[in-house]
Amino acid sequence: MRLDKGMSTLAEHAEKLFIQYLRENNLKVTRERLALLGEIFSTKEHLDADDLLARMRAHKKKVSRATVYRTLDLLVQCGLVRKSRLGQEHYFYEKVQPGKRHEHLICTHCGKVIEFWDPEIDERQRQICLEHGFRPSFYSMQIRGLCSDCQKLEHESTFLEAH
Amino acid sequence: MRLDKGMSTLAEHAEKLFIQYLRENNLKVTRERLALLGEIFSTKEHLDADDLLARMRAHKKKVSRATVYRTLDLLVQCGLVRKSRLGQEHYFYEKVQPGKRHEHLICTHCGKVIEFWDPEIDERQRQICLEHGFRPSFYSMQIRGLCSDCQKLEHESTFLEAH
DNA sequence: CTTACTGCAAATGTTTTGCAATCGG
DNA sequence: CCGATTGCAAAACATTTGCAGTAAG
Repeated sequence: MRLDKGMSTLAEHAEKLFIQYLRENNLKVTRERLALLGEIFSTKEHLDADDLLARMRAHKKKVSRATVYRTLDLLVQCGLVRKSRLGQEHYFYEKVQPGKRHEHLICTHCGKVIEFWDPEIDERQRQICLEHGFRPSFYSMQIRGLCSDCQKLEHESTFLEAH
Repeated sequence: MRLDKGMSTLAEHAEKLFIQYLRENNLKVTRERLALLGEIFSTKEHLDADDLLARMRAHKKKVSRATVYRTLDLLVQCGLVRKSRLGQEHYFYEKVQPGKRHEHLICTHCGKVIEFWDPEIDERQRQICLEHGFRPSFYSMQIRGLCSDCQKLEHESTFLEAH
């Protein structure tokens, strides 16, 4: 009996899809590509290219930074990974879990990321696209502001120092 | 009788707010800062730092690139300008027009940007923030996909060449 | 065998920064 | 006058690319 069944099958399924995608596009199934996919799917979320590289190294899987970027691109293209901006800095990547779409509330003070999803918003987005004859392929929504913890600190000295 | 009354007063109002913001923060009201604000408010929208610099030069207002960035930062901080990513490339800035909030549909093929706004989504966003005790200060929502024109071209040769 | 892939280092493009000269209040 | 701001050129940064060697099918 496997305790990690859910996670394993998600990762395995992703790998199947990725290999299929590669074959369909005359691309090669390489050790590096599979290892990168595996790393992304064995992690919670919100990795940037650097995090991913660090994790690969920690797990003794050698890849170059260039390959990380090239592979992330492929994974985004085939829909297995989502690319987004959380801070205003660089890109973050997270695995796509079918049926687990979510958007982000981002605290501008402590960097905390809260995930949410709302069926009504989803429905309105669809509707708006229809009205404009627009065929959506990627939704992204972020709300920046102060999380509840940081609101409490707002009038303390430490808060101001951080700015 | 002024035909441009609406636009002028918006720009004038923005300038008033900016000056107030600068004074409150012990910052100086410089020619460069006012000229940059003026340029942004005399333009439709979606400028990147480079566009702005080019426009300044075209209008014989000399500013350095560094000052452009520094000033845009101030304008974002005081809420007069909004910073966002439209393509996946660099940042775009647009003036904030009170009561004219909007979000973007972005065509990944031709780059066209369609603006929209939906009161229901707005309401749900507010509600979600409340539920999380989150105090929002900045909303951003983008939907990427194919605009109606590009969907028509989808099976033509020119479409594939672009990729 | 052929074509695609990898790693490296160099290149890119945008944004930021240190510093001396200058300007605003 | 003093402290903030400017412009410049250099630095920083994430990401991309050219190329020669290597691996997949």
